[in-house]
Amino acid sequence: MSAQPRTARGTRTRARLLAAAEDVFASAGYHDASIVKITEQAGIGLGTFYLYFAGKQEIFDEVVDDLNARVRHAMTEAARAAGTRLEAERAGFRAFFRFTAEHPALYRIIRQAEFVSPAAQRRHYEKIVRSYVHGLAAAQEAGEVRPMDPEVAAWALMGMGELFGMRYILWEAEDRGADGSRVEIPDRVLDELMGIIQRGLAPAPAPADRPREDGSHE
Amino acid sequence: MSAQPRTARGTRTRARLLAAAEDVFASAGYHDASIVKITEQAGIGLGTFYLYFAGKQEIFDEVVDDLNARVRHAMTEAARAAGTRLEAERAGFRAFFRFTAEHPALYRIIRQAEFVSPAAQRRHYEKIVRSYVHGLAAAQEAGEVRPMDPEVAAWALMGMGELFGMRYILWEAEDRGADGSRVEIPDRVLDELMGIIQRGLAPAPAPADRPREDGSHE
DNA sequence: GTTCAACATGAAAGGTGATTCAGGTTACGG
DNA sequence: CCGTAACCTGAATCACCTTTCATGTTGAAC
Repeated sequence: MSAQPRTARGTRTRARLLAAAEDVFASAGYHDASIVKITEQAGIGLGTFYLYFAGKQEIFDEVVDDLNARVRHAMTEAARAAGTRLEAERAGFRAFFRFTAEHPALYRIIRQAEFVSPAAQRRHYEKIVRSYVHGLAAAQEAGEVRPMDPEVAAWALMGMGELFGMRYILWEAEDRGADGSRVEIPDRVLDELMGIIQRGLAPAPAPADRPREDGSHE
Repeated sequence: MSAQPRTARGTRTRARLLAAAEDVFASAGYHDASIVKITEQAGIGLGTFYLYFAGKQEIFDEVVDDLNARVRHAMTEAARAAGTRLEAERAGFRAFFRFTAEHPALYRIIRQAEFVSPAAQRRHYEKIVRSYVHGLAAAQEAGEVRPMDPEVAAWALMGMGELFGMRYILWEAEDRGADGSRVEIPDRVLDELMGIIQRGLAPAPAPADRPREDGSHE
C-alpha cells in the first residue's frame, strides 16, 4: 500500500516521482516505463519508489487522475470567463487544445489506460462528460441549446474534441519535429468545429450567429 | 523478415496466427500477449511464428491493417445501399457500431497502437477519414451538405462515432457482463447523434428535416 | 547535541518473455 | 516411391524488470 509522506521532504519526493512518472509513461509507454527509469528521471533511489507507491499500476492511476483534474480545471477556468454558451464552448475547446499541446502526455496516457487501468480511463471520460452535461443543461434552461439529451450531446462534443486534438495538435507537433514552435489549433479549423457545434445544438431553425436579444445572460 | 507462405498449408498457418493474434492482443493487451500465447491459441508450435512474422510488432501492424480494412468495408457496404446522404450516414454509423459490438478488438487494438505502432494507428484514422471525405465532397456537390471543409467535418464525424462506440457499445457490453445479449446502439442515441450531424452539416439555415425539393438526388 | 521516526538506497532474488537454432516432419513433383 | 523444398518444433539463450530488504542517512523535537 502506498504511504502518504509525513514530512515536507517526503512530500517533495513523492511529487517528484509523480512528475517523473508522467514524463516516462508518456514518452516510453507503460510497458517500457520501468521503475528504474522513473526513479532515475526523478533523481531518486530505486527502492524509494516503494515507500510511496505500491507499484507501477498504482502510480499510473494517480497520474491519470492528476492529468484529468488538470485538464478539467484548464477547461472550466477558460469557459468561466466567457459570456454566451457559444463563447464558453469555444474557450473551453481552445483551452483543451492548448493543454493538449503543452501536455501530450494526456493522450498518450489515457490511451494506454485502456489496458493498464480501464477503470481510471472510464473515470476520466465520465468526469469530463459530467462537466459538459452541467454546462449544457444550464444553457438549455437559458434557451441557448435546443431540447435534447445533454449527455448524448456531451459525448459528441468530447468525441470531436478528442480527435481534433489528436489530428490538429499532436500530429501537427509530430510532423514539425522538435522545432520548438508551439502548436495551436488553426482558427480556420476551430471555426469549422464551432460551426458544426453551433448548428448542431442551437435551438429553433439555427439562428446562426444572432446574439440573444432578451438581455438574459447565462 | 516475414516470409510469405508458398503452399496452401503455409497460407492456412499464417492466417491462423493472424486470427489468434487479434484475439490475444484484444484480450490480453500487447504487452501481455506473448508469442507463446498467440501460437498456443493458434494451435501451432512456438518456433513456427518466426517463419511468418519478424516479431510481435510486425504481426501487430498486420492485425491493425486487417481490422481497418474490415471495418471500412462494413461501413461503405452499408452506406452504399442508402439513398440520401443522411440515410447513408446513418447506415454507416450503424454498421460501425455493429462492427464494434462484434469486434471489440478494434478499439482495444487501435488504442494500444498509440505506442506499439503509431504509424499503423495514423494509417487507420487517415484511411477512414479519406472515405468520409469522399462521401462528404460528393454530397456537397449535390447540395446536400453546406459549404465547409469536408476533411474537418470528417474528423468531427469520426470523433463522435469513436466515443459513441466506446460509451454505448463497449461500456454497455462490459456492464452487461458475459450475458451473451448483443449490444446495439439505442435508437434514441442514434437519433440524437444524427440530429446533431444533420443540423451541423445541412445546407442553408438548417431546414431541420425538410427533404430536398428540386428532385435532384445524389 | 542527542535521539529516533521518517526517509533513502541499490544489490540481489525471483520472474517472465522474445527470439534462435539444430533437428525433425510433410507432401508434392517427377 | 523417392528427393527435396517448404514447413514445423520447443528447449535453451539472453536480456531485462519488479520488488524486497538489510543497511545507511536526515532532520526536527526536546
